[in-house]
This record gives sequence, C-alpha cells and structure tokens, in this order.
Amino acid sequence: MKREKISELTTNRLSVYLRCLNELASAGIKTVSSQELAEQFNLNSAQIRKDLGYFGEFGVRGTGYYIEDLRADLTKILGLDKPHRVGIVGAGRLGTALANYNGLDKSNFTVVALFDNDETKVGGRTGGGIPIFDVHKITKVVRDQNIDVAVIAVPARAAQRVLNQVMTAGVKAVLNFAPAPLKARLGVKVKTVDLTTSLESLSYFLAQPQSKRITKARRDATRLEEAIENTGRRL
Amino acid sequence: MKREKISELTTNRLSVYLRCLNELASAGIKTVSSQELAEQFNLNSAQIRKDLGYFGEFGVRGTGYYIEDLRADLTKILGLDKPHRVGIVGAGRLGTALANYNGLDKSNFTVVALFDNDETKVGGRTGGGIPIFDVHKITKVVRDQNIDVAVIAVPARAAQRVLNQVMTAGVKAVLNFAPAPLKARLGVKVKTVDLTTSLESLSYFLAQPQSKRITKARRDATRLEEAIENTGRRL
DNA sequence: AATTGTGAATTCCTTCACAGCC
DNA sequence: GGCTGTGAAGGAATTCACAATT
Repeated sequence: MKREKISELTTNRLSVYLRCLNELASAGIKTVSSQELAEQFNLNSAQIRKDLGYFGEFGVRGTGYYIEDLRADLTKILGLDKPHRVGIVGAGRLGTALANYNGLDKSNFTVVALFDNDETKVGGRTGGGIPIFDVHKITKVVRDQNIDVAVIAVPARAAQRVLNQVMTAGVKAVLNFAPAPLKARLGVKVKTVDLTTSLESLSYFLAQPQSKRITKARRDATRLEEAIENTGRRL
Repeated sequence: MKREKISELTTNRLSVYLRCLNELASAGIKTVSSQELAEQFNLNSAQIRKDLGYFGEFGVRGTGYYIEDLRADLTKILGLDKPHRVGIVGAGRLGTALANYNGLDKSNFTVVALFDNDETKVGGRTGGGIPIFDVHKITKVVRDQNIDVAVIAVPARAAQRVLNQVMTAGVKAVLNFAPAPLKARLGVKVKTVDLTTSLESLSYFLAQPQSKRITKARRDATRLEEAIENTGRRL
C-alpha cells in the first residue's frame, strides 16, 4: 500500500464504487472489470484503476475484480467497518429529515442525537425516536454517546458558533449544510453541502445560450461521433 | 467578455462570492478587494480575480471592487436576474424539507410544485401551501407552471425513471439527491448531492492516523509557520 | 484474449509574479 | 501605494497507452 495523499475526489469515487459493488453483489455477480464499472459512472476505466491503485493491487489481470473481495477492501479503506455515531445540530425540517434518512445505516452510520436551542423541542424525540438535546449539552452528549460525526443543519449565522462547539467537544468530522464559509481547526474536516450554490450553478448553465452548453457528455459524444466517422471513412 | 468555457468550480465559487457580497452590501460596505474576499473563504486572491476575469473587468485598480456593481454583474452572470421555477419530485421528508427551505427565494428560485406517486399525498399541499401533483402529471405541470429546474428527491431505484420523465418534459437543469449514477441527455445538466458519499468520505478521513491527516489548512499553517520562522531568523 | 497496474502525456486548475492603472 | 488583470509557472487530476499477468 502506497502512502501518497489521497484526494477527496478519489475518496468520493471510492464511496460510489462501493455502493455499486454492493448492488452487483446482491445481484449475485462475482466479478467486474474497471471498464464495466466505468460505464456505470461515465468515467474512464483508468480512473478507476488509478483510484484503487493508491491502496493496493486488488484486481486479477484478464479477469477484473472479485466483487466480494473488493467490497471488503473498500469498506475497510473507507473506515466503514467501524460504526460511526452521528449527532445532528438543528432539529428543524432539514435536521429531522436527515435524522430519519434511511440508507445511512447501510454505511454503518447511526444518528444518535439531535440538538436544538428551541426549548419546545428539547427533551422530545424525532418521529423515529431519536432524542433532541439542548444545544448547550453538546460536549456532554458527544462524550456520553461517542459521537464522532456532526451534521450542522442550523441557519448560516449560527453555523460557525455550532462548529466551534462541536470542535470543542472533540468531533473531527463535520458535514455542514449551512451556507456559510466555516473556519475549522487543524485536524478537523468539514464538508459543506451548499444547496443554494448548487442551484445557482445550475442557473448559470441555464443562462448559457443552448449552443454553448457543451457538457462533458457532449464532448464525449462528439469524440465518439468523430471516431465513428473516422472508422467509417477507413483511414 | 471572453468566451472560454467556464468550469463548475468557477461557477460554484461565483455563487459563494455573490452571497458574501450581498452580506457586505447589507452591512453598508461599499468596496472590497480580492484579498479581503479571499480571506473569507481561505482562497488565493488570484483565484478570485481569475474567476471574475473570465467575464470581464469589474475591478478598479488601487481600490478593489464596488460591491453594488459586482453584485449586479454576478447576479446577471449566474442568470439570477430571471426567476427560476422549481419542481420537486418526491414529497417525502427530504422533498418537503427542501420545499420549505427559505433562502432560495433570495436567489430568485421559487418552488412551485411537488410530485409524488403516493395517492394519499397527491392533491394535498405542503405545510407552506405548495401543491402536490401526481408524478404522471409532470409534463403537463412543467409546461403549465413554467418549471425550469427539477429536484429529484426519490429513492435511488426510481431516480433514473424520474429523470427521464423530467427530461421529456423539457427540463434542462436537475438537482439530484438520489444516490444513483444518472444518465442525462445532451444539453441537460444534472448535479448530484450525495449525502452517503459525503459521509463516507468523512469516514475515510477519520480512518487515517491522526498524523497523516494533513489537510489544506494544515499545509497552509505549516507554510505560515515556516514563513514566520524564516522571518524570525532573518535571512 | 482479456484486463490490470502504471509511467508518460495531457488537460485542467491554481498560484505566482508583475506590468499597468487608479 | 494599493490593487487589478493576466501571462507564465507550477501543481493536480485525468487519460493514454502499453508492458505485465492470468
């Protein structure tokens, strides 16, 4: 196993590969080639081999990858063999929707607590039965409940304060939904999901004249058409 | 204005700059330099100037950018001067949470319809009063309501089918929350927000030995420490 | 024959560094 | 003097292309 540093683009893709392998496994399929995987995601097959190559040699030349084995390897690499305990700060609509999101348990994530500053919510539970604590209790609950991942689902103006609190509580991994640029301490990883930015980026795309909207898919298609044309003409 | 192709990284950042400018404007500030903006986001100031430079010359040398002007320019560039009408497919917890999300209206997005296949929901309205239609009515409602952006908030197994439906209805911009690799037609832009992948990527980070967790912030800090040390030593 | 693993080539993105301007 | 705009340099990510392997 090499020890270069791995980009987030790579780890994101590993997660996507793993999901696909899980599906292939439950369909009873035994092996898969990088080419077949690549087609699922419109990626280049070398991309997949490179991504895996950072961590070892998992494939068999001439055959591809044994799905069960690669699945186990990726699960280990991504740290999904150990359970993760998630606390969600902000018990509003988004926070509670996330708390009830099924599909996290497959990845060994369990939402164990929500936090809010609204006294009418504190002491209650979500529809799914997850307790809602006072936001001032973060440090204690993080310790008691062994929370290692925090989700920030509060308004932007409160986000940095909440981040500071969860960092103080010792949480090292944070998924942030607040549209705010957060400053994290060293050793703390914050991933921001920004809905407004995603939509505004789509808006930019819509604002381009149709003819200028050359997407990756379009470029690939063009290349393919050229390839076909070239082949047709013979060379 | 140049006519190179603009990367999504750039458009995402433009959206973030715009949000910040809006805040600065409401704080009554008149001008801002690329350096000041960069500090907000831990970016390099040249990055910001480059991003803006793709679209024109908006700054004033020696002064920086006039916030009101740049705000208007970015709003135009991102296509946010025209309203966008959003339809959300999937009136589950996530879909309804998104429908009620305030903060989209600031960007000129209005959620005008939800769609679901659950007959007990169809015909009803969300808490905020947005009507829920049968998913089979997508084409008609998209046309009647002038929907130009779709949000997919359905289970993964239904996502490609839903995408096909909204593409057929003529929608060219889609924000997808389903954890599924979707194939879009040419000229249709799909942005996927994948919560599981985000969390699994955080899990990878947590699985690294503490000493190996060299984040960008960490590298910057190291560089800074070196710079200070060098200065201290005099050269 | 098929497919991996990987250096080399390429493409894309970021940062530097400085001329030009206010 | 301070700050923009940008060509050039540097760095990162992707893709090519092929030797190695089963």
